[in-house]
Amino acid sequence: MKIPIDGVQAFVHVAELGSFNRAAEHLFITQTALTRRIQRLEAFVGLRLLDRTTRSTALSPTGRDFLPLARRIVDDLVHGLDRLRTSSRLGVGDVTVATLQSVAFRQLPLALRSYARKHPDNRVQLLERSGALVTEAVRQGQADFGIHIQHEPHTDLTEETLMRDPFVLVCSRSHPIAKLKKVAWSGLQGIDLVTLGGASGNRRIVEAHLSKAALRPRGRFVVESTPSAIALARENVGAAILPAAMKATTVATGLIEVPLVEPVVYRSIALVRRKNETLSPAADALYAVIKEQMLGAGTATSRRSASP
Amino acid sequence: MKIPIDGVQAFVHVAELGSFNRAAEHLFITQTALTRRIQRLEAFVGLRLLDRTTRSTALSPTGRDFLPLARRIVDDLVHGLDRLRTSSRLGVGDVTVATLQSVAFRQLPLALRSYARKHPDNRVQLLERSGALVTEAVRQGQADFGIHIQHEPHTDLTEETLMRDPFVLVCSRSHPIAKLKKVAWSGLQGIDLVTLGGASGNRRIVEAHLSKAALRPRGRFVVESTPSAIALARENVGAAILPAAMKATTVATGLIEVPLVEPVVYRSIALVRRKNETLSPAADALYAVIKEQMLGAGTATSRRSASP
DNA sequence: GGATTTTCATGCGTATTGCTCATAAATAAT
DNA sequence: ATTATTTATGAGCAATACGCATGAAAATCC
Repeated sequence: MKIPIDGVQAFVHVAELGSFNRAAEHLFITQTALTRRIQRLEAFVGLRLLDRTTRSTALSPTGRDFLPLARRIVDDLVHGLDRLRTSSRLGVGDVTVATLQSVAFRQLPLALRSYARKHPDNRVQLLERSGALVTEAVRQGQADFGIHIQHEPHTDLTEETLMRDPFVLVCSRSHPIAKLKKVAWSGLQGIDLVTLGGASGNRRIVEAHLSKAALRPRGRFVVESTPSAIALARENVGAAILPAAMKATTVATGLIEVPLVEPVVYRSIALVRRKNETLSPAADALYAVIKEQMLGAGTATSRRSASP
Repeated sequence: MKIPIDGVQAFVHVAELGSFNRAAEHLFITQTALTRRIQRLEAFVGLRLLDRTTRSTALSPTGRDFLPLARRIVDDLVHGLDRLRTSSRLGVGDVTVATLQSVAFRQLPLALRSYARKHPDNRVQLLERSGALVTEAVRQGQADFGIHIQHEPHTDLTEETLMRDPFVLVCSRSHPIAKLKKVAWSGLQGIDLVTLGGASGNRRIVEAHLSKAALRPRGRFVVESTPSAIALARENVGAAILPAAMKATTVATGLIEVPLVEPVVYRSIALVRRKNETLSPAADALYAVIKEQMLGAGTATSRRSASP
């Protein structure tokens, strides 16, 4: 026999209002339906909870005992489920995102601004990691999801590509290459290069592609972060191999970007999360914001730097 | 939309067992039905509570938050309703009965004995009252129900007659009347009588009947309780007018009962309770025991004393 | 490595449940 | 006595929930 939760709810209303008719109104059902619910509940427990004449209604002794518990049950249910519902609609809660440092200071601020506007009460924590450490943070559950450079496929993670970002050569206006429309990797022979090294995902990508093509441009200067690479290029120490997404920064500092071709090497920025695990509402909301914003921006950026 | 309590219950089971199939077994439904319940619940709250692959099932972050509350709700419901159900079957609880002193020491002990056997944990409190005070105790809610002498009908109370009990004359073996098969009220002239007085319902009954018939036997001795009346009769101070139900006691003390006729005056012992109010399970059980036992005994008693 | 097993999901027909409408029954008010 | 108010009941109908058969995906077995 099925649990007559409707009956319990009906019972509470009738007990509080002292009338079937009024309780029925509150529940938006007919008096008939209400009577039936009470009858089902009473049949279930096997005793009368409400003493009702054709004229009035009162609690029976047993009903009086039961009322507090009944009230608690109904409140728990209604409020508990309601909290879930609104949290699902509003995306309430805390989020932790593991991300590449470069994304954290280039693309994320905008996304976080629009997220903060939508969910003023939510907190966001960024874990800035490089290379494979993003993936690890996600896999180990330190972060709800991550933003990293796509590399090998993972069996226990799901990825969604946000943008494909070609590598370009960045150099000062006075650099010999600055005048070229494009430059091939093979044309980098003899040029002083600034490259990203260490745990950087960028390095891994570039090297993987180039070794396949048996091309070996040699970096004279290896730095650990994009800002440092840009600083070196600005001082004309060398030309830097960087993702095109950095354009805004490079242009702002008076540097020139030259597309690198043969082959065009891309890094793919992707959202990564644990497979078969649902995101919390808050995480889901942020995930969606980032995806929407960066898909738009990413496409535009890569188009901008790929077409000329 | 309706509250998916089944879904909540299903959710708890799946969360605890980690498997739809096993949870379905526990709930005695098919796996199909269980899946549907979870789906309904998730649709209701608008988010996934269980992350399930075709191979395994785990809680989602939100589900993990919800589980404790869900568990409490289900437990409250199941246990709460179960307690009511069993209390309805077993009649658990305390009872207070307002009763005439005479019934309290003549008929009730037997009834209470059999009640105590059936419901070892229940407590029973007796309020020994005389006459109209029983009725009052019931009306005011001091007692769950009462046993009193039926008199006037009451609008707010319900009565059920247990036995009709004729009045008899009780006297010692050596008393002149002891040899008679029966005696009329009019034949009591000149005999010293012991009568019940005070607030006693018996007195009210006897006087009401006799004044209608314009008969006026005059009591020389008026006592307040049956035991006293019997004691006086035993010492041959006079003949006592008492209900026939006292027979066992009178016979045991070596007294003679002579039926009083023209008219035969009865007192009716009745169960009395508030109209339109259900008894608690415990009270209901005791009520039933008393009714059954005294109906049997009462009928026998009144037959025994009415037919010869 | 392909077959098998295990586990959750889905389409569809059916049975049950629960609701509404109309109306009855009982009681209080006029 | 009549009317009005309040709960209960009967019948029909619509929505809901269930079960069966089957599908899809993944782990396990041989």
